Amino acid sequence: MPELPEVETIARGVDKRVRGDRILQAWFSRVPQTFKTPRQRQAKGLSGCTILSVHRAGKHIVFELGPPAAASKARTTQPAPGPGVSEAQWIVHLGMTGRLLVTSPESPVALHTHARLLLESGRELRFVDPRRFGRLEFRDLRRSAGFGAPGSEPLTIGEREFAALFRGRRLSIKAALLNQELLAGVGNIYADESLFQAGIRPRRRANRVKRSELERLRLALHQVLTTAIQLGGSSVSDYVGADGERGFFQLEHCVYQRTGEPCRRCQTPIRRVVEAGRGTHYCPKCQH
DNA sequence: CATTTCACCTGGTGGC
DNA sequence: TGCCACCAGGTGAAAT
Repeated sequence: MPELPEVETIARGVDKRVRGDRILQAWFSRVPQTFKTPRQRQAKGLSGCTILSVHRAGKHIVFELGPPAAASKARTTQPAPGPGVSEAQWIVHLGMTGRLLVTSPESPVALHTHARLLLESGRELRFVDPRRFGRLEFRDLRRSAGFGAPGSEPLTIGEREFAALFRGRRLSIKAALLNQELLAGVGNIYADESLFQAGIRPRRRANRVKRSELERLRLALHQVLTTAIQLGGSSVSDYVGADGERGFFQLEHCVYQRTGEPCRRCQTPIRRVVEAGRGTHYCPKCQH
């Protein structure tokens, strides 16, 4: 599911439901590649912790955790604590098919469930991931630094910094947008949609895109991502939110998965090519 | 070093 | 209905 707008939607939904709750116990599957931190260490680190807050960084969902001893006090004495006092973090990357669900402990456990966190409130947080591209990581902030996505956040980056990302790069502008070390959070849908809005062909070399075009791209990204967040992201097959609610931005797609259909602006059939190993969609007349 | 390709997985879809 | 090829919102390791 998950690009920036979907991850933002999920992080907000999970935050609303579990902020201030306490993790009583943690269960993990035995699929080893799911765990960037060994599963036993995650289980030990998580149990007893208070969830101070949940937020997005790039395509990652970050749980800020308070120490086990501080315990349930946080839940009743509002306002809920902020991230400042966090002692550890639980970091979830959804990969292609990962989902975070808040359910009752009794509800049937879906196939490919890799994590179950039993919460003091009586709810359960679950991580389900059929394709196993998702990753779970635990960080003890007393021992290591806090998590920060490597690339810049596309919603807050300024004009100069944005242009500098592409300077001297000979890869395609599409590949550059997908590179998480440059921009954190842009994936295949929003790369294609923002390039359409900016009128730029996905296969152009990044260093050949003019400064004015790059600025159009920055603004297009901002606009597309902001609108998508407002609509709860894109639900392409099945989806999303902590209760399984769907997003609606797929109705706004201009090019993504519209191969052969008429361009919304000029009626020319949308073209599909493979670029950077990904299906890439554009209008041959509107994009240059 | 920068850039490109491919393996990693399961599941859904559409053609025959 | 079954079988098969192809496609999928991501990424990091290997190859070029």
